[in-house]
Amino acid sequence: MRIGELARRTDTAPRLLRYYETQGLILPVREANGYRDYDERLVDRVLQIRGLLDAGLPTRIIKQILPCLDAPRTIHFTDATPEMLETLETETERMTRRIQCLTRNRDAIREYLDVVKALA
Amino acid sequence: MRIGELARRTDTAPRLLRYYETQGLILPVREANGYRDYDERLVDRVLQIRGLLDAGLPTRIIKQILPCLDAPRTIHFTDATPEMLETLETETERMTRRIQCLTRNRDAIREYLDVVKALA
DNA sequence: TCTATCGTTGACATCCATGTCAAGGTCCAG
DNA sequence: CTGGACCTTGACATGGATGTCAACGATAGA
Repeated sequence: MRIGELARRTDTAPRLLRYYETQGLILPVREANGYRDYDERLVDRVLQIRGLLDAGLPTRIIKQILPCLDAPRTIHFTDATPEMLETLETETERMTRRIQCLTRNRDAIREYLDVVKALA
Repeated sequence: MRIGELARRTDTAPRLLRYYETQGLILPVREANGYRDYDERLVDRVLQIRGLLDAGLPTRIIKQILPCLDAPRTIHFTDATPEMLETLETETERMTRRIQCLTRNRDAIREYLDVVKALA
């Protein structure tokens, strides 16, 4: 599909799809006329990227995370350098902390809202 | 305590503590000489702020979240306008989505790492 | 008292994700 | 073949969190 369709389906500005490409997050193939041609599976990938960006991860990290996601069974050993694995370990820990922080605060807000509602 | 100590204890640059203040996230009192004087409880608050920032929330939202956190029982009705409650509802939903996204991806990375380790 | 350390404000710079716009090429419907 | 919708690249702008620096005042220890 072309960039416009992907943009609609992922609710993401074409500008950003091109940006993600420069950051090495997605790599569309080109049509004969130079237009980008996106694989169907990139829809999910883009949504994943957006989710991670929204959760506070920088593209630099997302780029390292993605390869080990689209490989459910097909592990890419190519990139599995020790430093890389180290980075992933560190990153999962950060993500766990983020999850805890978000959960704690969300629950507190929920409780607050429930109390306020109960008094309404 | 003064800004330096708080900075050390929260691992946060003094510059940022002043920035958070301009954003209305913390409100230290002043000593006679103009130095900021931070309450002990601000240590936790700053850590909370940092966690939320790291999780992708903007200071604008954090500012609205904080009041209903330090009020376990003491609900602040002052700010509890309908729009405000609406914002909080929306925000908890976003946080839930963020949590799901982070959890899903973290688990996928974990699985990947486990497989790689098992083959090592 | 001198000096090092810490505090203050304010300005300017930087990084990153994003918006916007210009100048031009492609493609299709009328 | 023309007009409009879509694509290309590239440049420039913006907003938010953060770094850095300058000029100055406060504090405390030798």
